Order: sequence, then structure tokens, then C-alpha cells
Amino acid sequence: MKTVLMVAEKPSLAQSIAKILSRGSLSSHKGLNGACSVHEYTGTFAGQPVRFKMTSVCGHVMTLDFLGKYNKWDKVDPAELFSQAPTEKKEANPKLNMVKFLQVEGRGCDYIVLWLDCDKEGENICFEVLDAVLPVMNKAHGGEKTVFRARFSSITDTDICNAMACLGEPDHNEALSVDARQELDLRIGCAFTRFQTKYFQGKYGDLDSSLISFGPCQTPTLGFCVERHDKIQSFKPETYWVLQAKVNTDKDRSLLLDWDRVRVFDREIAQMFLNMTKLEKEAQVEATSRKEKAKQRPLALNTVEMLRVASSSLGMGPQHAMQTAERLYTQGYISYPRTETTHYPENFDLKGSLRQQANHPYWADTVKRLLAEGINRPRKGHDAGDHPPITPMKSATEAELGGDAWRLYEYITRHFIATVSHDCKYLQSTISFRIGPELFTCSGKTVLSPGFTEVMPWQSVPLEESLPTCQRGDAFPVGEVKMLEKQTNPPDYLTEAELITLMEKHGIGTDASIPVHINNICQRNYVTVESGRRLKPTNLGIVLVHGYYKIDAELVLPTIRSAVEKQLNLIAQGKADYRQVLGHTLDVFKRKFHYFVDSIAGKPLSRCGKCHRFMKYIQAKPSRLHCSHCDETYTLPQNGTIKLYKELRCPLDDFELVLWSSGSRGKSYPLCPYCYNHPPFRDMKKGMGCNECTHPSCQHSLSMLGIGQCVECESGVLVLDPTSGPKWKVACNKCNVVAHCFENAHRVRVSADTCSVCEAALLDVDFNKAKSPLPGDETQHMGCVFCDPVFQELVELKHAASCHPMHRGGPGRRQGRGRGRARRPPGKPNPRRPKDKMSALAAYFV
DNA sequence: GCAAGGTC
Repeated sequence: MKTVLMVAEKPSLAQSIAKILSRGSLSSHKGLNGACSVHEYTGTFAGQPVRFKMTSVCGHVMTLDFLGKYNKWDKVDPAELFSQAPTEKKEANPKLNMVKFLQVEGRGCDYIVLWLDCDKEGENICFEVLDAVLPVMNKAHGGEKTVFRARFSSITDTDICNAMACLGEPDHNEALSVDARQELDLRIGCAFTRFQTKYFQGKYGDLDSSLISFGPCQTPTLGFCVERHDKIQSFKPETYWVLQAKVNTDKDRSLLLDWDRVRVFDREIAQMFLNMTKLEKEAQVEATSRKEKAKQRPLALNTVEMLRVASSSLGMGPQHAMQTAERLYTQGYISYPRTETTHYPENFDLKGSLRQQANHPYWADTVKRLLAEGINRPRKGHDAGDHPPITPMKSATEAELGGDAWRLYEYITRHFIATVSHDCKYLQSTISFRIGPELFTCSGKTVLSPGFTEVMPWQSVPLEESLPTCQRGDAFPVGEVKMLEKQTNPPDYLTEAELITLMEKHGIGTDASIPVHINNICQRNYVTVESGRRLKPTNLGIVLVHGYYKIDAELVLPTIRSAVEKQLNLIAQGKADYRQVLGHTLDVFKRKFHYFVDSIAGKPLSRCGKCHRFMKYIQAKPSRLHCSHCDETYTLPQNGTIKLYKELRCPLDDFELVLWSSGSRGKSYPLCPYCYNHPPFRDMKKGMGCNECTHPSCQHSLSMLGIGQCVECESGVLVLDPTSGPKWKVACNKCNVVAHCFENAHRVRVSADTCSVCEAALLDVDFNKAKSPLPGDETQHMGCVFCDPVFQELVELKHAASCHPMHRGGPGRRQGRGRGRARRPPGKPNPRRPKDKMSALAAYFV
């Protein structure tokens, strides 16, 4: 007789499915790992009598990890984890010996039917099982199909039998999409985590966490908490005013009325309304209404709702609640606690489950009445096709379970009873009053029938005093009208329950992993759980998230996960190539990683003048150089680019100069990182580059490269940009004026001689032999950039020429256009320039 | 020592 091996995702499902398919006649024994059972029975398969062996795995058989040597943090650059570091599949839980177990049970089998959960993870586990089992199974004869996939959407007789009747094949694309997710999560998460941990270790000793982890789920989860923290920090309370009126409905009874305008933010306006109503003696009834309303019974319970209530009402954290639920499940008190479904299967025995609770000391009355009067049909919920909603499986008492297990069981049971109870019905009455020109309202609720709130008393409609019976036109004496001053309040920290809702909404994590992520950010000391289970980010958490926001907000936004998942879904649907999506996404994150590293750690750029080690250039604003050896930071100009300047050094402090540039069409100048922060001369200020330095002999200084007074601004000097050749530039060291001159000159030097007309420094220019614009064969010329007739052509000063003193026939006005050299004593402002000439000149400067 | 996803 041939054997059919069948594998489910977990032991409990193997048992349920085997029971259904064998109609209860099966023999079971434990497998070699003690966790999984094997259920055997006989039946027919592919038209022949066979022996069925139904067993299970425990979730994933394999897990992805780097090869051993890439797990040595000290020896591997985290950047290598994006591509070079090879990965391998390892057994997910070595203690379970799952591969060996599957091979022992699968040896000699002829067919395999895969009963793994019908989602992408389940599809992936199918292939993990096949990898383990196919090599030891009997070989197929003549191309006969031996591998089958059962697809089911609930664990009911009909669904399971249908699945068995129309078996398909496992979907390789869906499995591949999970392989891709695993590899992305591993490479990205580990690279960022290792880098961050190593970088922050020591730097933020007071933040006390040895592991600074990053992950596509945990980081956005933390992001939600910090976002709320920021809202609280930036909140500015506003004062507002409310009118409150009291009317006397009886000798000793009064009603408090709410103002229809609710509140106003202007005191004078509120005062005006108060004045208009204060004098009124009577409140007129404008309208009355009585409406019957219903508060809906709850949907059947799924995991996230259970976790929300456990946190907000029972004060139990998600991780703890989940552990407690698992214990209740394995002890047979509740059904499987991990489910997204909020809809009972059609054949679910609601009455049977209810009957089990009919003698419970706490809710027997409610249950008995429901059974006698007939249960209400549960609301239509969402069927995720995984497991039925969470329900009690047998009655239990407080003494039996004790502590948190009891409290969770009690909640699950009360919730279950509520789902088959009636809605809570109440009467909402409102009376509208007019006092002078202003309208006020009073409303009250009266319970008509408590319905499900009887068993969920915390949901009940609060008892209120009933409103007086009255009708339009009635009048009551006004007791008093008061103006109250109040303030808007900041939001509070995020509750765990709110966080779960946000995570669910943005698809961060799954029902099973949401508690893990929340637990992670607590354990890593990113948040602390405050009273009322509110999550308050720590300094570390805040610093991290703010850092991500500054550098690359996508690292913390919830959108990043969904964007990647969209790509993964394309793989699952066979619309995108697994390798391509994986390669592309890794490439994107590799760039993000390098940008992140450069932004916070900086890259070595120029040498420190004190220790002569490389300082790191940190691009993120405020951009700066940092010498980690001297632990000194030097700020830099904030806009534009910074490069090393030919390894030239400042003669004053030996720091290597850097070149700042505003772009190819703008200006650039060298600067010394030390002088920029610590001005070397009295006439210099912080933030000055070499083009403003008054050092008398340094070849990069204003003294050596300055030419003459700026044509536009008061105090600026035009300075030769020594790096601008072959399209030479002269730029003002104060304003944005830049002049282009001497194309094709291979050398331009500022001479010590000055112009006899305008006192500007003469320029000594060497042109290329072939391209020299000079008359004859000349390649060299020295002259004043403003006055020399040969240079006029080359700096295109032709139009300005008519205005230039030289061309007006008269002698040049000796206005002392200080060139910054010894001519102008330090600290003294430049003299005013002749206006007519300069305005004309200005037209030629960009 | 890292991720996230199954499950025990």
C-alpha cells in the first residue's frame, strides 16, 4: 500500500485536519522531536487504497542568516552585508530537529500533500518542507505527479474536504516573494543595526543601550511614538471661553446646559455673548427630541482587538497577553489565539460554545436567558481565511486559572457572549433652549435594554438623570449663566492600544509580530511604558528618530514597508522577477545606507593641524569637520560644496585648506577650517575664508590675491579665484559679484605693482601660445584689469570704457580703491567709489 | 550581539 505524507503548519492544525479527513478514526503518536504528532489512517487517494500520515511543522523550518564569518562584527564592514556577504538557510529551531523529523516520517512515502497555511509564508514553508522531504521519498514512476497543495480558507469539514478533493500545486512565485522579503529584512536590518550600534557605542554612553537596532517594522513603530512626543512638545495651549447655563426645572432641581457654539477663542466675543444672555430671566424651549439609538454588539474577537483590550482595559502588555493566550490555548481553554478573522464560520457551533458557559458562576444568568430566548445572529465580520475568531473552548473558574490567565479568559468569554447578544438600546433625549439670542442644549440617555452591555459592563451606557418632560414653547427660569475660561490641552503619549491600531492601519507587522515589535522598542530602551500603558520615548529613541528624519525620513516613515511590500507582491503575482526586485531594492537601501553613514559619521577629508590625522566631513547640516582624535568640531559654510584643496596647509596653524564652492557657475574660495572658526587677526571675524584673510604673505590670502574694491558693495574686495582657470574668475569676498575674465590663460598672478590710475593690483597673465589673444606672438601681459586697454577687451569692459576715468581724458580720481593690500589699513572701511563708473561696470558682472 | 516571519 502506498503512503501519502501530509504536512500542516502547526501541530494543532494537523490534528484537526486529520480528524476531519479520517472521520475520527485515526491513530496518533508523537514524533521524534516531541513537539509534532503523526496521525495515521487509511483511505483512498488517486483511486487506490493508501495509508495517510498527517503531521506538521512548527512554522518556518528554515531561517536566513549570513555565513558564519560574516557574523563577526569587528571583521566585517556593515556595507558588505548589502551584496558581498553570502547568506545561507539554517534550521530555524535546531532543538526541534525539524529536517530530521520530516525525513524520518517522509522516507518511503509516495505522495506529499501540503496543508500549510494559505498565505505567502505558508507557501514558502511548502518549499522548505519539500527541500527536506523530496530526497527521501520514493521516486515517481513515469512522470506521475507526487506533490500536491491543499487550499482551504477555514478549518471546517466542508472546506477541508473540498480542499482534499481539488488539490493543486504549491505556488513558487509566492514562496519567492517571501525569500526576497527575508533577504531584504536581513541585509538591511543587520547593516543598519551593526553600523548604528558600533557608531553610537561610547558616543552616547548615558543613553544606556548596548544594541541600537534598526528594522523595517520596529523603526516605524518607534517613529509613531516619537511623532506623538513631538506633537506634545510643540503644542501651544490656547485659551478659550465657554458659556454654561443652568436652568431650574423644579424647586430643587436644575439642569446644566451646553452652549451650542461650544467655545470661542476670543474673550471679548465670549463676554459679549455672556452680556446678551446674562440679563435673561427665562430659557425658552425651542425643540425637544427623543431618538432610539443602539450601541452595536462587538464583532467576533481577533488577535489585535484582544491585544488592544488587554492593554487598555486589563493593563497587560501585548507580549504578555499573547503568552497568556497561548497558554490558555494549549490548555484547551480558548481557541487558537492568532487570527485576523472577525467572522464566525457558517457551521460554527455558537450554541454549543454558549452552553458550556451556562453554569458559570459569573454569567450563568445571562447565558441561560440567551439560550432560552434565542441567541442573536453575530454581526458580519471579516473573514481573513486563517482561523476562526478567538472563543472559549470550555468553562473555567477564577480559582482554576488565577491571575492574568483568568482575567484574559474572562474577557474572551464575555466578548464571545456579547457577540451573540443583542445590541444595547437606549433613548437619547435632547432639549434645545434659547436664552436671549443664544442656543443651549441638554441631552440625556436612558437605557431601554442593556443587551450585550450586561455581560460587558464596562461598555454600558452611563446612568444619567432623566430629562424633564417639556415641549416647545415652555419656559424655565434661568439659574445662572457663567463664562468659563479654559485651555486646550496637549495630546497625551500614545497608548499601546493606539499604537497597535496605527501599526495595523499601516501594515506594520502581522497579528503575530505586532507584540514582538512593541516589545523590541521597549527592550532596546527606545520607549518606556508609563502609567495607563502609554509609551513615552526615551532620549535615545528621540535622538534616533530625529536623526533619521534629518537625514532620510523614509528610514522611519511607515510608507517604506508598504512600498517594499508592493514590489514583493509583484513577485508573488509573477509580474516581476525575483532577482531584479531584490537587486534593485538592495541597491536603493545600499545608497540610503552610505548616505546615512556619510551624514552622521562623515568621511575623511582633510588633516587636522594639531594631530595631523584626517578629520571627517559631515555633510548633514550643520555641515562641519570633526577631528575624532582631538574631539573638536569645525563648522563650515552651510551651502555649497566642500573639497580638499590640493593638500595645501595654512601657514598659521598647519590645518589643510578646503575649497568651498557654490557651484560651477558661482564662486569659490579656499578656507582654513581652524581660522574659519578662530579668526587669526583682529580685523577678521568668524566665518571668513582665505579670501578675507589679512595674512601679509600667505599665497592664498586676500593680501596676495586681492585686486581692487568691489564694483557693487561697500566693503568688498575683488579677489582672484586661484582655482578657476582656465576660465578665470574674480569674485568679491563680501557679496555675490563674480567677474569672468581671461579665457585660455594658463596662469594668472596678482602682481605687487598697482595701477597708476586706479590703484588696483596689476595682473600678470600667461596665455597659451596657440590661443593667445594678445597682439603679435605675445603670450604674456601685465596690466590693470580695469584700465589696461589690452585687458579691457578680455574682461569685456568695452562699454564701461567710456565711463572710465582714463577715457574721459582727465586724470583718474585717486579714490584709493583699496586692494586690501598694505594700502588700506586694517579695520578701516573702504572709501566710497565713484558712482557713475561703477554702475556701468556692474552691468558686466554676474 | 543584528531583521521579520512562522510557531512551541
